[in-house]
Amino acid sequence: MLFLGTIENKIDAKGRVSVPSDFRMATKNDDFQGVILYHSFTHKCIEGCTMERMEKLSDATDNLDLFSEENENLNSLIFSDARQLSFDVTGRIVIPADLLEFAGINGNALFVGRGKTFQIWNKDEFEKYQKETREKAFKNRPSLSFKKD
Amino acid sequence: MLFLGTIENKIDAKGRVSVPSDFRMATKNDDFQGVILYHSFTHKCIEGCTMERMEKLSDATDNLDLFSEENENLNSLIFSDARQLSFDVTGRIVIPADLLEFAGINGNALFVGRGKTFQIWNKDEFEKYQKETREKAFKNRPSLSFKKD
DNA sequence: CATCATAGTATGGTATTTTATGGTTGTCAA
DNA sequence: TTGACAACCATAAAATACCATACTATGATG
Repeated sequence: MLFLGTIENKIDAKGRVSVPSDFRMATKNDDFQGVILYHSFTHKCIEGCTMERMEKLSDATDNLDLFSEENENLNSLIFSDARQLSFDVTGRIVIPADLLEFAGINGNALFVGRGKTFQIWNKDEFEKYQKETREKAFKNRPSLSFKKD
Repeated sequence: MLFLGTIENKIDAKGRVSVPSDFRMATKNDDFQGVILYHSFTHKCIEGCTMERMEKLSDATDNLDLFSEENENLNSLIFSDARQLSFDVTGRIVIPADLLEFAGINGNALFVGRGKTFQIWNKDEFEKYQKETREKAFKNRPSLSFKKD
């Protein structure tokens, strides 16, 4: 199953936030009932995925030379930064404060589905980003706009 | 299985609408008993497909590369905008209000088959669109008829 | 041929469950 | 002892399951 859609949920005083029901469903066949969160490397947001995917990623890095620069980067940047957060009985997680700060999130968290992964944004930041992306997508794909001739 | 034909069904006060029986049959071999809806990027209508197709799309664009900007494209826009809606026992779905508004749909929904995907239109909008398309096709007719193969 | 029976479909209304959210208590460790 | 954190309890609103009815097409039967 995939992470689809965009849902905004409140973060309470203790940092608790409900993971959207559909997102939880996307992990229901996994061993680990929770999600993995880490800094995005390309945007001002938090990225997330399933434990299953993390394991796949780990398998992929196994193929690299142990001392290669790439492996060093992956290990230090991804695995050391990733946190596993399990759902409580009502489906909530507590997002670590440094991640919230990095993404500029305070009261509300915007969960954005991206298929195999998802992101958590400050709403204003996301809308800014999305606007840019839309423009880029249309520029790069003129074939989508009206095909005359 | 393909989405074929054009069927008009009523939307009730809660946004519920019967997905045409033939369309439901087109998903009967899938794991997920429902459809994925998202707003069209080219027309004033809702677009839909199966979860299976979404997963294929996800597999095609998923390269496990966390540093790539390449995923900032139309596909990611689709994933963040897509809603998974499962059929109830009588074969209905609830179309989210914002999608209905985007497509200008109020009381009735026109399901239009497009093979691997389908669209949901306001009937008037669709007829307008269809008229324009016919005129365009007629204008371009000479170039069409000279194209061999 | 007219009528009846049947099965699948569309549609409307109500009841139940799930979800998101807030608060309280208990526990362990610094 | 205090502060962090997990487990537990509560509730309103939203989503969904459930039930009932009407309609359609089709086929069987007298």
